[in-house]
Amino acid sequence: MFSKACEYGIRASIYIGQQSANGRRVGLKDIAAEIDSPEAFTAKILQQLVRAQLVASVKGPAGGFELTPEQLRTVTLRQIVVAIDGGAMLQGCALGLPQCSAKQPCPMHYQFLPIRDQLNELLRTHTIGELASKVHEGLGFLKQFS
Amino acid sequence: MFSKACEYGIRASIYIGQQSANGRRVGLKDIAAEIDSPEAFTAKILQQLVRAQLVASVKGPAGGFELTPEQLRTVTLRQIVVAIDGGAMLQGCALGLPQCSAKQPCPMHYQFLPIRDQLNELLRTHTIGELASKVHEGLGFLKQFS
DNA sequence: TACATACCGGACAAATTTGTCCTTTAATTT
DNA sequence: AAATTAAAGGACAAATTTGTCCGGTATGTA
Repeated sequence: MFSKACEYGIRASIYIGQQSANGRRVGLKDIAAEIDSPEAFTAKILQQLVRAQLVASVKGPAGGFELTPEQLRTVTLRQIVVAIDGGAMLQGCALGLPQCSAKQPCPMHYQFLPIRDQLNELLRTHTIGELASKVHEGLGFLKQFS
Repeated sequence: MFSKACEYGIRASIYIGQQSANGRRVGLKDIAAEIDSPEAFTAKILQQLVRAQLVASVKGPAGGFELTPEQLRTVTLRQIVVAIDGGAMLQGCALGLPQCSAKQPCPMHYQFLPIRDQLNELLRTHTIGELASKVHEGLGFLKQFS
């Protein structure tokens, strides 16, 4: 569905959000450990998100990553996905036709449309803050433990 | 959504199906031209589908690829997708958790479930033969032309 | 000011996906 | 049987994704 980078990006954002809701800023090492992702690679992805202003960062001692209250409230899953994977998978043709549309639809065009629409809606209507509180309440997990 | 290989595989299968419904066996060159895909790469993908017995092939002069009446009737989009991309994208967790389930769900687990179910159902309930006739009737296209 | 901390950025490396080329194998035709 | 046709298969190459490493830069502290 999403790229590895995107999966890490989403999980990281949610974890940062969860900690930010508690006033805690988190470092890269902590994040990678908590979401079970490769540290250096996660750093690259966070850089992208910071540049896209979906996540905030502070350098130096006691620095790290955080979500501002505004970001917690407004940043959606969709923005994270688009920042990392681009919009192709949320718009493109399932069969890869470059100009697939009602004008010249691929044979699955009208069948895939509602599913893609739902996916877009799903990503658009869920904020990082909302998902973070779900994790905080123990209703969702960002890594598995046995 | 799907890999390039899978997109080519689906388009190729549908084109072969459309021609087979008319009793025509088609060669690789013809297929690649009609679905606008790289010839040699398409060959590899068709080999996979032939091995998985989702497409039939005949060597030698007047040989080529075809779908048997049985294949036209029974092979589903889902079988093509699984043969090429594997089942991961049709089952795995959207956030990449290896053991995501109701036991320890990712924060999006229950939101993604219905969408994934619909996607599975969509792929499961559409046969290549059905899609081929759609193309045959001009209701769907496998490549774009202006 | 010096030092320690932690993100930033670029270069590099490994793995996977995408794509090509060429030889072999099977089938048909002459 | 020989030649021709077309898929099968293996090796290789390019591109992309995934992942690592390290010096630079900003920030806080002593």
